[in-house]
Amino acid sequence: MTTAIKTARRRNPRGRGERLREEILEAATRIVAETGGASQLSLRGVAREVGIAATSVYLHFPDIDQLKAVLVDRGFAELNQARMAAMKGITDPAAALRARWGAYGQFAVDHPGIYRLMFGPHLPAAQAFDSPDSPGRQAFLAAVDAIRHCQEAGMASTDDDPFRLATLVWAAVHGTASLRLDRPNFPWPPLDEMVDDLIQRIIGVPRDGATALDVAMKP
Amino acid sequence: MTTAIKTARRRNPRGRGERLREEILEAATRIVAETGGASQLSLRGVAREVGIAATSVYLHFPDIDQLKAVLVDRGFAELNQARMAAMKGITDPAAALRARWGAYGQFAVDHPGIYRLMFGPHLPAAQAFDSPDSPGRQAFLAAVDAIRHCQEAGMASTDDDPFRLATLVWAAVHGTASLRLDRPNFPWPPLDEMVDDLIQRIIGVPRDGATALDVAMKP
DNA sequence: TGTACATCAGTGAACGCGCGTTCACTGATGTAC
DNA sequence: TGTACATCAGTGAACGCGCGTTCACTGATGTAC
Repeated sequence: MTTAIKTARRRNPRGRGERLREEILEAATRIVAETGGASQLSLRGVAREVGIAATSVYLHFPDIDQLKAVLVDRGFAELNQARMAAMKGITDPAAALRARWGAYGQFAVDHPGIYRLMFGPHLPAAQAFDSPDSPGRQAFLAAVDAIRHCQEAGMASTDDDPFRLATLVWAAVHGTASLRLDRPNFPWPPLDEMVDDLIQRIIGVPRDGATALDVAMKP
Repeated sequence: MTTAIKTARRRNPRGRGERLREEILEAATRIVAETGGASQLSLRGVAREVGIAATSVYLHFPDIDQLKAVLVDRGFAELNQARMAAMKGITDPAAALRARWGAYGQFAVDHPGIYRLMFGPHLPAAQAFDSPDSPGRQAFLAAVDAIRHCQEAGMASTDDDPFRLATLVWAAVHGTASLRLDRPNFPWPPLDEMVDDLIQRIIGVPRDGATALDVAMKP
C-alpha cells in the first residue's frame, strides 16, 4: 500500500468525470498487485489510495464486487494480449502450444494478485466459464484448437480427445503457477522449463528443437 | 454457519479446561468447512459458534493465526491418514502411486476449506515446506520415494529425476483439485480418472490393470 | 467436621478501528435568456 | 453583455456493524488447616 502523501488531487474538468473511474481501477489494480490478492480490497481502501472521499467510489461503482468484476475482465484481456504477443510469428504448432501456456504461466507469476482473482474462488458466474462467452471459456476453447492443430500436424496422437488434453494441461499449468505463488520456498525448476516438460509429457508433442519429422520417424 | 440456538453451554468441570480447546478447534473446523475457506474465520465468530464469550478463546489461543496453524497441522495429519488408508495392502508400486495421489485429490475435494488453508497463501513458514520436518515436505519426499520404487520396479523410465517427476505430479494434481473447487461449472472428468491419467502421462507408469511385465514387453 | 482460601473456568463491559452505506451539501462551470 | 439557473464532480458528517483486545470480575470447586 502506498502510504506516501499524495499531492492534493484536483477535481476533473467538466465532462471528464469518467477519468475518476479509471483512477479508481488503477488504484484497485495497485492494491491487488501489492497485497497479492483481493481479500484486502475495500471500498474505503481504494478511495484512500486514489485520494478521494469514500463516497466518491459510488459515483462509478455500485459496490466493490462490480469493481472486482472489471478488474477480472481487464485481467483476461491482458492475459490474452500477453499470450498473443508470445505466440506472434510462431508457425510450428508445438512451439505455439508451448508459447501459449508459457505466457499463461508467466502471467500468473507476474501478476499473482490478479491471477488469484481470475482463477480463485468467488468469481461471479458470468466470468467463471458459465456463460458461453466468458473470457476464460473462449481462451480454453482456443487452447483446445491449438492441441487439435498439433494432432493434425502429426505432432500428437489423435487417440486422445483434444478437449480432455486441454483440460489436463490447464490443470497442470495452473497447479504449477499457483503452487509457485503460494509455496515460494519450494525448489521449483524454472517456470518455462516446467511448463514445456508438462506439455511434452501430457500431449506427447515434441520438445523444443524437435520437428514433426522427428516424431514421424520415432516409431 | 450454524445459526440454530444452542443449548446453554455448561462450563467444564475442574481440571477439564482443555476440553474447551477442543470445542474451539471443532467449531473452527466447522466454519472453515462451511465457508470453504479461512478468510471468514474470526475469533469472535469461533466464539459465537462454540457459544462462549469472545474472550474465552484467549484462554487457549493467543490469536487466530495460532488456531489456524493447529487446523493446518490437523489437516496434514488427516491427509496422511487418508493416504495411508487408501494405500493399505497395495503392493504394486504403480497402483500405490495412483492410490497416493488419488487420496490427495479426494481429500482436497472432500475438504475444500482446509485444503485451501493448507496449500493456499499466507501459511507460516514452519508449515510451508521451509522447515525440514514440515508435514508437507515429509509427504512430498515420501512421494519422491514412491516414484523411485516405480523406477526400480521397471515401471518408469530411470532417465528422469524422481524429485522432478514428483514436482510435476504435485503441480498437476494440485491444479486438478483446486481448479475443480474454484471452477465447479467446468465439465470436469471424474477426479480419479483425471489423476490416474495425469500420473500415467507424466511418470509413464502403466495404467490400471497393466503390470510391470506389460511395460517390460512394450519396447 | 467446619471454614478460609486458592484455583480454575470462564464472563461482561468497554475501547478504538475500519468497514459499507445514507444523506444532505458544496463549489466550480457551462448555458439559456 | 450580464445574470440566473442547471449540471457536474465530487465532499463530509454520521450511522451501525463486526472485529481484536484490555481489564477487572464471578462463581463453582477443591484443599489446607
